[in-house]
Amino acid sequence: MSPENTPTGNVPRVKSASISGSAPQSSSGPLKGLYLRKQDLRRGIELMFFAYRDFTGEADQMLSNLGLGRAHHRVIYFVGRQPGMSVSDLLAILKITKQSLSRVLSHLINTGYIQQTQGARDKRQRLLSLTKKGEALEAKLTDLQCRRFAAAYSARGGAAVDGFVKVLSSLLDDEIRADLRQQYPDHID
Amino acid sequence: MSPENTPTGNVPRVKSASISGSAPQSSSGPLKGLYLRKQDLRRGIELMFFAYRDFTGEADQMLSNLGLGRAHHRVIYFVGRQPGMSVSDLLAILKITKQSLSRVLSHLINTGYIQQTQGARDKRQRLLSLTKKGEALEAKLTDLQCRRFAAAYSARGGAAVDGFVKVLSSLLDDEIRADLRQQYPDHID
DNA sequence: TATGATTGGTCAACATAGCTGACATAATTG
DNA sequence: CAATTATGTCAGCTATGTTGACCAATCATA
Repeated sequence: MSPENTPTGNVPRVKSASISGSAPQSSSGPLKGLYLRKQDLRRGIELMFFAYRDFTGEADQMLSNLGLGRAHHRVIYFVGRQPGMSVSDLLAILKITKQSLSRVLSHLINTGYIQQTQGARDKRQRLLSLTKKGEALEAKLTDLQCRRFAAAYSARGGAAVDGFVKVLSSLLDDEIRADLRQQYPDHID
Repeated sequence: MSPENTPTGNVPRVKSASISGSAPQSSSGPLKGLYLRKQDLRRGIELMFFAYRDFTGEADQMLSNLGLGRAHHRVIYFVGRQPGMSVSDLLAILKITKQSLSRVLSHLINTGYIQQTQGARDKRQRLLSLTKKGEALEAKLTDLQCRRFAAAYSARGGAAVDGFVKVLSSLLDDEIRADLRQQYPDHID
């Protein structure tokens, strides 16, 4: 179904990393280069799975009480971060189809969380922004997730946060990493 | 719908972290305590979203070519990690309903990726393991994700990996963190 | 041994959130 | 004017989650 899908041929940005043993000696760090063993990589996989689930869990719960889902959250979050964005901006971020977004977005507009205004430069555009109601919900949801991050960050300290951001950035596909780098002025990269 | 769901009353393990400014001075680290600003926390949220999507993207693509989805992947992954596990073990890890698992598991058994054997101690149990075909697929999928991690880990070095693991661990709900700590002998915690 | 708990499977029905393909409208651009 | 772009919409499909009810086999124990 996809053109580039040989078993091992479509891995981006892999600089011929050895999967086990003989890791490049990093200047410091408690593991002293022993972090590329299969076991360590599996731990990373599992941490991503569990952490993502727990990270979204609380917000999911709050949303379901309002008859909303995670897809609605994403829209509210990104519109809140960048008010006045167009539908196509949002599509580019979420990478879902127009129809999938349309369903969710229409619902959020009908229930008064999001409002549209016609673009000034390009009158075809519907520029999206949060209503007061939408802002209130966004604040509650983002606060919930920020608290979790703040707790983790402050429990582990700045050096750990630095490593966290670096590794997560390197897990991204290239284009996404470039986008995020622009968003955050003092992004570590 | 859930008993404990006041707007700000259900946040686990938060040691009264200040959301902005006046961060605790970590001994070292390039950010020197400036990692609890709203902007930094939002970057964490967004990194999680994008990294998780990219992390699962390649495997999702390979799976869809086989008529399988991410739910099948999870089953194959965890059965591969712990062959001989019971259905209830798997349910406890995935935290989905028996019916959701049943649908996926039946499909994997019917298509020859997973086999069941009756439990020796408790004959009610169906102990799950991968067939040769299942092992081959698990290896391909896990290799794909391990390569991504190996690339990120080796690009950033052991100290960054250490921070990555620490922060992700602290993002987990408590019980999950305890489980994972047991799984990995030299888990940083 | 009889009772109750556990393990697992199954059926029906439903909701969410993704997808495709086709088509419509309005506005912009060349 | 023609082509492209931005957006919306309709119909239908799939994957993955949910609930609730119920059943069978097995185990543990009073």
